[in-house]
Amino acid sequence: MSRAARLLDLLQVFRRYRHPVSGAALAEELGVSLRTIYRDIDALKAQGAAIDGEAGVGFVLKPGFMLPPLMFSEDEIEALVLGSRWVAERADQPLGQAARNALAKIGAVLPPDLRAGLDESTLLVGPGAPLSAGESELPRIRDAIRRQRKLTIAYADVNGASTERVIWPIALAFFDRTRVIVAWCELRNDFRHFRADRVVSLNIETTIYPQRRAALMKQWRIKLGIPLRSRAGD
Amino acid sequence: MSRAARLLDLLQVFRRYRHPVSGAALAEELGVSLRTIYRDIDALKAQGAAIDGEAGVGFVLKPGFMLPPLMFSEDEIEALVLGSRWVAERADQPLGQAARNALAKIGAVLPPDLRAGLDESTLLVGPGAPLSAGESELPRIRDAIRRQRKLTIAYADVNGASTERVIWPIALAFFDRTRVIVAWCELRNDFRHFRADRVVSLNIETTIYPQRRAALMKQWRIKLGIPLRSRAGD
DNA sequence: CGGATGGTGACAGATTATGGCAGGAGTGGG
DNA sequence: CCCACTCCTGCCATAATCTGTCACCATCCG
Repeated sequence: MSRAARLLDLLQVFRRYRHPVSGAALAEELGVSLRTIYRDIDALKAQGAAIDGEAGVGFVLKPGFMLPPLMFSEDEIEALVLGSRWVAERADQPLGQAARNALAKIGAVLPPDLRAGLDESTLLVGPGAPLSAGESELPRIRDAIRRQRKLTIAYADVNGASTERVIWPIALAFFDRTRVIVAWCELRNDFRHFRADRVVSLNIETTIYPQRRAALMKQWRIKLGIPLRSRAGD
Repeated sequence: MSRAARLLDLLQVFRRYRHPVSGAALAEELGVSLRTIYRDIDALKAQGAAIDGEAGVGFVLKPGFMLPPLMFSEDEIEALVLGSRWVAERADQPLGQAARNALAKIGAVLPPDLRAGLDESTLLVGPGAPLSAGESELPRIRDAIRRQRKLTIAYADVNGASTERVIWPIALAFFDRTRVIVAWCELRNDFRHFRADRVVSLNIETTIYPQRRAALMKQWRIKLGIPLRSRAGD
C-alpha cells in the first residue's frame, strides 16, 4: 500500500474511533511501524488535520478537519455564489481562487438538489477595473495583517512624493475602484489609510506589532465613529 | 509538496472544475509533469475515486466521489466573509440577510481557531450608493428569475418615456452603481438589459416563459460573446 | 486526415519512506 | 517515589517510490 493511501486510511480510522487511539494500535492496524505512524501523523497535521496527541492517552482527531454536510436556503446559496463571484472578479488572484475553492467545497457537501443552484445561479457581477500594478502585493498585505506583522512601505502621496514608513496594518478595505490599507502609522503616530495602488514597495518585518489587532481595530472604529457592522449575525 | 498533499489538491481541483479538464492543464496547475498526473489519477482511482477520462475531452470527477472535502483554509474563509459582506452591503436587503445567515451556518461547523477568523475578518467593504427607490423590487425580480416567470414591467427609458413590456428575466447583473436585469423582451423580440432603477412598476405573471432559462442564458452569452466565466479556474 | 487528448511501458536518477534504536518528557496509578 | 504507558524527536542505512523523459498506441472530434 502506498503512503498516500495509508494516510487516507489513517483518517478513516480516526473517524471511526471517537476515542483516543494509541500509536501502537494504529501501527498494528495499518501494518506499519510505530515510527512511521508518527511520521504519518506529522504529515496529516501539516495538511491541516487537527490531531491531538496526549502522552499516556493516545491520538484523537478533533472535529473540523473534514467539512460536514451543510444545508442552505436558496437565497443563501445565491448570496454565497454572488459574493464569491464578486471576490473572484474584484479581489486579488489568490483570494479569488480561494473563493472558487470554497464554493466548490460547499458544493461537494450540499444535497444534490441544492447543488444545482450553485451552477445555475443567475446573479452576475459586472467586470471591475483590473487591479493596478501596485496591487499585486495585496496577498502579502493580507498576510501581514493576518500575522500582525509590521510593514515597511514606500508610499507615494497624492503629489507623487514618496515617503518611507513603518505601519501596523489592521485591515484592508475594498472600494469600487481602490483598495485601502487601514493601519497605524509610526511616522504620524496615528491611524492612516493607504491606497494600495500607491504603495511603491513593501517589506514584511519579522516583528509583531505591539498591540493586538482587535484592539487597534476597535480604536480605529471609535475614532471614525463606525459602529460594529458587517458582522456575521446581526 | 509531498505526493499525498498533491493528491488531495488534485481532488479539490476536480471539485472546482466541473467540466472535463485536460491532463496538461492539471499538470501545469500542480506544477508536475503530465506523466505524473496520469500516475496520480491512477492512484486516486485505486482508492475509489470515480474519475472519468475521455480521449479528446479530459478528466472529470464524477459526483459519485469519495472523501468529503477538507475544511476551509484561512484564505477561503476570508474570501467567503468578504463576499458576504459585499452582498450585505450592496445587494437587496433579503439577500444581504441571507448572506449573513449563510456565514453564520458556516461558522457553526468551523473549528474554534478558524471560527475566530470569521468573526475578526479584516477585509472590509466600502459603503455603496444606497439602492434607489425603484430597486426595492429586486427580491421579487430574483424570485421571477428563479421561477422562470414572465414579468410585466413599466420601464422608463433614458429620455424618461415609459413603455410597458413583457420580459422573460434570466439573470440579474450587479455593477458598482446599478443593477441590470437580463431578459428576453417580447416587445423587441430580442435580449435586452433593463436597469433596475428605471423599472417603474412590475408584475409577476403566473405563466412560465416558454424556454428554459439555461437555454436562454446560453443564447444570451453567445450573442454577447461572453465565454463561460465566473467559473472555476479559467 | 490531423490535432488534441487519454493511456501504457521502460528506464535512470533523485527523492522519500521506512524500521530500528536511543533517549526525552508528560500522564496516571500504585 | 517508581512504574507503565504514551507521545515525540533525532539519527542512519537501506529499501522503496516517485518523477521526468521518451516512445508509442488508442480514441475522439471536426
